[in-house]
Amino acid sequence: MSTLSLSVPAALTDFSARLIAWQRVHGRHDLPWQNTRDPYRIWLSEIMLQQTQVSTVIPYYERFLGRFPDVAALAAAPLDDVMALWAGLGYYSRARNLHRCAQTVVEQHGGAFPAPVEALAELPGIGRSTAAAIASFAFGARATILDGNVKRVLARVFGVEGFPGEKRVENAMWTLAESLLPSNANDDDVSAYTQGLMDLGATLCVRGKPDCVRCPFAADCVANVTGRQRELPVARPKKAIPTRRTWMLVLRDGNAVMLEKRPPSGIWGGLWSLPEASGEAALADRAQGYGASGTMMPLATLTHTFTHFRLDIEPRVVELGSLRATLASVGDDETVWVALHELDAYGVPAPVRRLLDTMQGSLL
DNA sequence: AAACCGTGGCG
DNA sequence: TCGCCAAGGTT
Repeated sequence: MSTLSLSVPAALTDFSARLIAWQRVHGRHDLPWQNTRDPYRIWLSEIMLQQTQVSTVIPYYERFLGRFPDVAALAAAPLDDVMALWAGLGYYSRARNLHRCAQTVVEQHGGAFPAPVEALAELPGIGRSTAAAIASFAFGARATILDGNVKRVLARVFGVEGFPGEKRVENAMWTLAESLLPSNANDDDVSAYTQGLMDLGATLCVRGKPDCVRCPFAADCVANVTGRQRELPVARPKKAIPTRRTWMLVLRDGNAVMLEKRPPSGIWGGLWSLPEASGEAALADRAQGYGASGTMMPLATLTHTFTHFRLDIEPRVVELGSLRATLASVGDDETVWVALHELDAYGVPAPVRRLLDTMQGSLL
């Protein structure tokens, strides 16, 4: 097997110093999770920011911190409450791991996050990059991140060929990133360096149209000098995504609908959603089983696109024909009736939430 | 190692 | 409209 080797040219031996200087003047300094060394706040932001843009995270972060001001409060909360606050943010394993991590910190670390990157990386939901981000921001550790921003910056500045999602390329980038860390840096320098990597990638070295004129590495950047900004980093190999179809039951009793809890793993794991079936007839059977007598009224098909497949949802509305009390036979922890105006208390998948919000609007 | 896991914004 | 992907981790 071949190993990809990347070297740092002489002109870029001051990479970290230049980046730190740039960050102090042109970087971001007022994001909600900055200007603190509280590992809890930093950790929470880093988890939310995994594969998620800053503007999307901010309102979730504020709400989350308001409800769970510290790791003890989060650890003591029911998972269901955490899922409800996370609903709409996506990648729900993050929320389940977040809750597990908080409990681990309380039970095994005395309520304080461990400082060493190796210890952080052992916690649920914290990988190598997130561990480095927390360790550098909260504890001034000399550890490098390698997120999408850094991969883009490195690919362009150093002319790294190959798709960064490929193991061989990613490994080379880890090694390169490690070699670029500032050698003699105090805590503030380390924070500025890590933040600088993120800021450069997020504000200047963006995917579409990078602002190379303002970049501190413009003169030495392989992509800029050779005009290959659009070709680096190498794009993910494209693959056709399949389409799946599902039928969802909107079982109504006046203003309320029935939700069922999804299994903890898989798509929308741990969220509350509408009962599903793989076809019209199968859904009708389920409706009857729940005591519905009327006919199922179709709503418009809604299409939801995930990263790796497309989902066509066929909603069918049916009124509950008998007393809700008869549901006691099928009702348990996995089934709940919720008024449409009280959905905030439940973690509901985004497209299902939109569907139910539309229904509530049409009832008013 | 590659697939799985959400959602929204943007060109 | 649609392809692309963002402060990745887990299996």
